[in-house]
Amino acid sequence: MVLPNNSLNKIYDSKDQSAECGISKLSPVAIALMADFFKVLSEPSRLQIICTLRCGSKNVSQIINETGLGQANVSKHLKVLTQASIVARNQQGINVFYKISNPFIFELCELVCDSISIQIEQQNQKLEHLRNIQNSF
Amino acid sequence: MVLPNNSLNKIYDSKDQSAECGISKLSPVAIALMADFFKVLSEPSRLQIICTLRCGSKNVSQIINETGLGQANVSKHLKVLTQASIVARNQQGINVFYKISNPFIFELCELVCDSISIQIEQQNQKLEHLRNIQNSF
DNA sequence: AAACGATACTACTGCATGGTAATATAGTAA
DNA sequence: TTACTATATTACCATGCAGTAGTATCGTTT
Repeated sequence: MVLPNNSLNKIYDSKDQSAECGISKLSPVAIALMADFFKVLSEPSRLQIICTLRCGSKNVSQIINETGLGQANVSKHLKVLTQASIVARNQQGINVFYKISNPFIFELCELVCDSISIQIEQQNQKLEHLRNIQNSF
Repeated sequence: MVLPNNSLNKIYDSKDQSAECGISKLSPVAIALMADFFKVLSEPSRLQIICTLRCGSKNVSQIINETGLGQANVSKHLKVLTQASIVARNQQGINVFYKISNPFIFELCELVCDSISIQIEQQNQKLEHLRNIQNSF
């Protein structure tokens, strides 16, 4: 699949009847690509592998040891991550090293992490507020 | 599940044997929460709904019309998005309006979109390079 | 060449979930 | 109340995929 332009932001849905607000809809293709990308990150095992690679290259055996996952399982996840261009493969003799090919992933994860933290904090504040109301009776 | 602190970044895995690089691993809980969050965004239909809400509140019927999805389907996805605190529900008489409760989502999607665009562009450049090499024979 | 170790692949199972039809619920109007 | 519209829920089916055991492949060492 080859896309014509260098920015998905510029790929609009041609039959966009609802552009009342000036912002155009993303094309179905762009949405599918984004969903695929998020799907790769929606698996705890894969996030674990990514975390393992946060400080540089590791070979498969190291990843297996640090994550506690099965060998076949790690191999499969590494294939998914490689195909998504999130990690890069580098064979050296008998070992295969993997590393994060796009540090953008870390930035992204940090943003999501912060957002979740804030959300949890807000929920805790609400709970505490309710608790205070209860105690005042 | 109540987390003790206001930042998941600070929740480390206590049995982290591999902190050779100074950065500690995220706890399994934090990883699971992130995976859940990404999973919500890994469905084209849900991204479509989010896109639909990019310029404000819409009721369910409007969302159904703009996305072309089935009614039960939209209702189910809206429930998932609401539980993830990505959209907020607001009933007004016979209608129920939904809106994005955290604009952070748009920022996130934009980042991912850009990243995918760059990736596709790089792939195209490689293809063109290969084509040039072929043509020179 | 033979044995070994590291990684990849295949086939399979079980579970999760997206889509849908049918039904239920709830607000509104006559 | 009755009828109607909007939304939610339930039950079901089909698909996708994570995990795993077994096997294949490939580089290395002897």
